[in-house]
Amino acid sequence: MVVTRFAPSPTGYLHIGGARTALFCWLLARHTGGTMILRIEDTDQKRNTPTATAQVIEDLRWLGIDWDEGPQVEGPNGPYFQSQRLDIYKKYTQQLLDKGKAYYCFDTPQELNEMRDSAQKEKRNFLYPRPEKFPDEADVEQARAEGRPVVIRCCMPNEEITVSDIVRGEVKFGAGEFSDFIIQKSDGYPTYHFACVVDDELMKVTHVIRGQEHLMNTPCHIALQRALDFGTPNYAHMSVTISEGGGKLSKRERGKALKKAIKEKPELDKDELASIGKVAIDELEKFLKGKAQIEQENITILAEHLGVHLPEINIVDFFQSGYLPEAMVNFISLLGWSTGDDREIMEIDELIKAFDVTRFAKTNSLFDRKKLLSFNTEHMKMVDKDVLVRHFKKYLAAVNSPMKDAEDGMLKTILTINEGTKTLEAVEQKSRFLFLVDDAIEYDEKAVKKVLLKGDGLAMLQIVRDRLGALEELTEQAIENMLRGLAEEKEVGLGKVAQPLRVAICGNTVSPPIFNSIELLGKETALKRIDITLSRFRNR
RNA sequence: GGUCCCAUCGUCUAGUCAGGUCUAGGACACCGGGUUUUCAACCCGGCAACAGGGGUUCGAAUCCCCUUGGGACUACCA
Repeated sequence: MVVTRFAPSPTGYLHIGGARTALFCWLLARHTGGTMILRIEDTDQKRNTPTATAQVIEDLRWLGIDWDEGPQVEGPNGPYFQSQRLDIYKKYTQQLLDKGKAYYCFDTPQELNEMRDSAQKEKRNFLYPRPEKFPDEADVEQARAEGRPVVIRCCMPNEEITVSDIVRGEVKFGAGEFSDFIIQKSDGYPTYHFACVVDDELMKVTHVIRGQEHLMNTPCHIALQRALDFGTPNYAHMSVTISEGGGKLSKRERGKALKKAIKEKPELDKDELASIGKVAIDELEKFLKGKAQIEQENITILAEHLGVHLPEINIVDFFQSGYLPEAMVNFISLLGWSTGDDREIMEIDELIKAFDVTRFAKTNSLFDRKKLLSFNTEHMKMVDKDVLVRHFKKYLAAVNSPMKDAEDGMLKTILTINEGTKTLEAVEQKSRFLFLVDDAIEYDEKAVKKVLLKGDGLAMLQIVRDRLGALEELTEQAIENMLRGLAEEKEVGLGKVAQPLRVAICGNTVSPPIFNSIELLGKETALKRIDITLSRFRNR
């Protein structure tokens, strides 16, 4: 029976890397009919934020990743928040202490730093100097009384440790390479290494799938397992996904993009920017010089103000950019994994069926947004229409679109006539004119000049208006017949007839197919918009 | 600095473990053409890679060594 777990630390929204780890764990569990556990690793009191768990859960749910044990569903091996398992960890640290496999330390951060610095100077690996005699309870009391930090370290055995990894094979680590590491912090919380090992054992986890950044930690975990008489799960350390700029896919990317955009427009008033972005002017200057970071929120505000498209990093960013979870899941699954045949575009069931842990790639991969976009375009066509409507509604509400209160039937029609559009965002942008108040249409200058003012665009629009008004029923077919007939009659291309009409009803040259657009708009509105357009531009 | 991992088109990758069927396959991007009422979508075609050097072998993308390049870790963060 396979048991996998995704164990995020709640420090913010779920990012691509986390989603990838979660997805593969989930895929393995679902492929094998095993169990998927969600465990919240909230042992860092400083970094955890109260809302992060909820954010991560929401992102997972959006992606369609569910779990059999964990928050909200519970299960036999709970609690699933590490902060609620402190007594369990205490029991095992005590066990190690009793066996002489762990010991107390009282070093201050400064002392530790000095030791590290001198090791660095001598160009050797820092190994914590294990005392001849371990401190006893009395020493602990005394250290506490002196106000020194009290931590517990685990003894690393002086022997070679081999990690047997599904992705990388046997990886050997030499004896004496590892320092005695801390398993219990001075605040009484366990460190990641310790909590992780204990929980994986108690929760009967059989497969640990995680990023390769953890490969170096694994010998420590194995040492801990041996000291505690635990088993060793199967490990799969996946390659890392890096961003297009190189380096880790991280929030910093967003700052970089904003910085670049601002630098490209030297005419911008920095003081004004600072006030808009709600940052101090000197902070902004520092940020632009690359000497400091500013908060994500401020970055977002400034980017919106400048119309800069920030790279999406977190799963929510992709949601807000109109991506489909089906596409995200499909695309992420192909980051460092493949089916072995030429299949790429897959629905989730096919993915589950095809999943095979032994097919992970060893090389790091770059996150290619263009390919993601293409995947999204494909899934926009594939996803069941009703499901698509659901995604669309959620998206519209999140971005507070004027379309957000539209009926399902209407949304379905809009999605249908927009088939081939790359994202929900693009559908929204192309179709929102249908929901604006008639005189709220913003005319794109270029479109007006090119289509209405140049040549006889306005004259043509007048004719179209008259014929449209004469139609009894504005069906797609009737509109098409009328427009095509008109074009033929005037011996011009359909574009000459349709484009002025398009600009009149939506303000620019881009919209869903014109026949559908007019039908959806309705006769009254369509005529009204044409009239508004005519009177507005006739005398220019 | 130390330890560990990795190396095929611009990008994601198949092929590597069990060497020949690889004049290296697919996808995205890009370029050219077609279709077209706009933007897309769609159809056809094209460009494009085994990091370098040594071995082993009848034969190497595939096995071994070195070089180079990339990455991870080196916390009382996970």
